[in-house]
Amino acid sequence: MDTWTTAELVRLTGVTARTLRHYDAIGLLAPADTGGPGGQRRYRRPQLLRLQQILLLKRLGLRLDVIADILAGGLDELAALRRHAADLAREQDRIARLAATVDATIRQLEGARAMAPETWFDGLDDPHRDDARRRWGRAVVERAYQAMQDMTPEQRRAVPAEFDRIATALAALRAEGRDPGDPAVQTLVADHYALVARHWDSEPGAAAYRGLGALYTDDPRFRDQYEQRGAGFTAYLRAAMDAYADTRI
Amino acid sequence: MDTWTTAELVRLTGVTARTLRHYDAIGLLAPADTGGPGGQRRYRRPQLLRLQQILLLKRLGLRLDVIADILAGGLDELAALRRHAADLAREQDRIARLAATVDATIRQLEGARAMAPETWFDGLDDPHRDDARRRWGRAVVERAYQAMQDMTPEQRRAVPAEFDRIATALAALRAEGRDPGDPAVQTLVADHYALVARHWDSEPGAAAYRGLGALYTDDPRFRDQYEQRGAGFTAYLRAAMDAYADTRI
DNA sequence: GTAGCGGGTGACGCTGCGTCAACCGCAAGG
DNA sequence: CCTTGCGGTTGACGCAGCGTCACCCGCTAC
Repeated sequence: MDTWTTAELVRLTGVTARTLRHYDAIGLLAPADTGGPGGQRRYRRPQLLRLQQILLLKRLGLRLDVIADILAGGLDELAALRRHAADLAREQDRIARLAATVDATIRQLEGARAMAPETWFDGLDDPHRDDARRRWGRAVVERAYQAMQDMTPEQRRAVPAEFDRIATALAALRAEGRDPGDPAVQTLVADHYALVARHWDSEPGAAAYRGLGALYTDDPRFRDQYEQRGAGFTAYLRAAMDAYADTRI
Repeated sequence: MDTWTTAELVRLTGVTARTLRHYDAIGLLAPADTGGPGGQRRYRRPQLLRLQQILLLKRLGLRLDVIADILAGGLDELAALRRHAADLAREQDRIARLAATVDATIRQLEGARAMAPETWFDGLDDPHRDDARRRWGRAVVERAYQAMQDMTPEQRRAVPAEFDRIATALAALRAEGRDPGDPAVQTLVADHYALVARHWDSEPGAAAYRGLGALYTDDPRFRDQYEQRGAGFTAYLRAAMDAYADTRI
């Protein structure tokens, strides 16, 4: 006789008894009858065939409700599979981008770990100040450098940490392909602006903030630091700062 | 004052109020206090910073409990990210394999659909016959094509079904790792030979049958059809036909 | 009589919130 | 003074696909 109990189907197909009961509960696969001793489920050939189809489609990653629709004839199998393939492609893409971002973050953390706080401002010495002063004007440069020189050792440890946080977050957004003008980016730039403002002797205006962006790209001490977060990161940062200066200051 | 209410944090960070309440509920991010009017949550700078860290890690796809562990200092961020990257790689792999299986299934279904009798021989037009003729000799090609052109509509429906049965069985044997010269394989090839012979104007000789195998591999109309049964199936089929031609004809 | 097998039916748990539902505090307008 | 509306509060259910108890039943073998 081709009738099987739950346990026999388990042995035949490898699914668990719980799964079979679940399929019954959601109406995906009802047994032929439940007339066995103690209300046991009994499956027959049509149910076995249906189960095999279900397992086939499930192996492809289709959802149970979709499978039910297909088996009910309400959905074209080929069309459903094509849609599923498209979903998978999107998911693949999403994960690839995620993985790239994670990898970038890992590289940054490795870089940041090599980046001891006290080395952060070592480069800010006189020759560059002269050089910088010629390029963007005395006032901006003096204020920026002076503020940094005036920091206490505590600040020299705390401020880079905050810089680091902002830069790391920015690099992540950049890796995602966000525009420098993107709201999420601009929020971080706002943090940066606030951080800078706290250490300048007065609130920097738009021009001064833009000047700082220029300083970052032109001074190798800054630039080399930022470029560790990815080639072109400095330019990206500058663009974001310019956008902030344009729209928010 | 740098205290923010729920709505302000929503505007600042883009998360929903529900999410903030959820984070509070699971102990991931508690507000500084809930002393506002009506027990409103109030967040301060440390909470904002923590939230930004949370969002950063969440964008990387880390789970909330892992993020909590990292922020609590119980887990090294870099190590967690490395493990996460490995997870992502595995997931990527899994989805890639799934997508490949889905694509293969789609091709099979399309094949079955394209195997609708009337489309089976649509490609056999003159340009290809000329091309084929040059490659394997006039007589073989003319006979093969002529036989196909001469079929009645009934045959155009019945013959592909038999072709399909043979090809399916062959693919199964190939999947089992059987050699093209294996007796079981050769039995099926004999069926194929008989089927072909029934529709040629005379019994094809060994050379003609080998020529048909070459036709299968060289003509994309056939090849694409057969490759739907697995990459390399056409070559397998040809090898089996060659073996048959060598030993049985 | 009892132990054991092979089943049965609830019901909770997992993840990360979305989405009601029902209620509260406060300010402005009629 | 009452209403309206905003912005919040705390539950509680729902989502996918079962795994995993907990507890019960019927039949068979010893």
